[in-house]
Amino acid sequence: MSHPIFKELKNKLYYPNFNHKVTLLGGQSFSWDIVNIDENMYLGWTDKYVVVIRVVGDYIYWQTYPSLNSESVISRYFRVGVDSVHIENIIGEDEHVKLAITKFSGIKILKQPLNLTILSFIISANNNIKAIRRSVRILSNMFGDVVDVPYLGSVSLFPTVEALAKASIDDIRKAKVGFRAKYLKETSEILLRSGLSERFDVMNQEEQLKTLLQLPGVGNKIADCVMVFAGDAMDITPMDVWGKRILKDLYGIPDTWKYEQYREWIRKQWGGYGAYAGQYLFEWYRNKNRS
DNA sequence: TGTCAGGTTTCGG
DNA sequence: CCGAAACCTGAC
Repeated sequence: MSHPIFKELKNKLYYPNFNHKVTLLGGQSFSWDIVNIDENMYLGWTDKYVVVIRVVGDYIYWQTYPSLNSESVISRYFRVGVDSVHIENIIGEDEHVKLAITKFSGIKILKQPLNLTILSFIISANNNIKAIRRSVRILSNMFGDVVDVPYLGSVSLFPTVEALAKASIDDIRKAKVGFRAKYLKETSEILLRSGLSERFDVMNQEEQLKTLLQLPGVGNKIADCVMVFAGDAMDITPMDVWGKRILKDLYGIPDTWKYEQYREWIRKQWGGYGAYAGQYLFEWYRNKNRS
């Protein structure tokens, strides 16, 4: 079975040990959908590009649109060069994490565009994945630039901060974001004005945190999500209700700690790779309780 | 109908 | 500083 879109994916990336389903459709990104043509094919977007990938064995076949073959974009997004097997070995010294890894090996942490990540996680506040994904898609269709993709038709990118800063709160509300609408607009205005995304990667973690916490709709947990999923903070586990549940049930940590106490404990527990440990534990624990 | 979901802001002590 | 309450929305 072959489809003409396969030959569009001219580029090949060695990307072993990739749990694409959990990585692309789990809680770290809301930008991907499975393409019906093939269960290992996904369509997603960065800030300026639509990305189509197909996972075959240890390789990803990929293409970017409208600008083709944007290799640097892909390398950055998938963090080529990060040795996830090495990381799994280190955090696997923790027996709970080790068990989680046996079930869900190959979870990667993507490096998503800053503005898109901040705005997506503002939507995530007190919300669930299904609803977040829906809101993101409505916003894209309303305010995002449109890209034509061969065989797949028109795809809308996530809106730029410029577009959202210009939009009215009432219009943004149409994306079912509720009370978060004004945060999206205000934060977009600040991001547009400050140009934070140009400077973010050269700031240290302390500066990043301080800056993110000044954005409306961004508290500790969302700031941590941004530093992990858009920045390079491998040592942080964003602490939400599931995180507290896990730390309480598995490690006997009280659920009454201050956010800063969790940050400190995490840093010591997982050897600087709390971001990855968290991804495994979350996925494992949520599925465990489901069945 | 009430509760809850991968939080943040606002307000009262 | 610190603990509560309110907050859009849709699914049990």
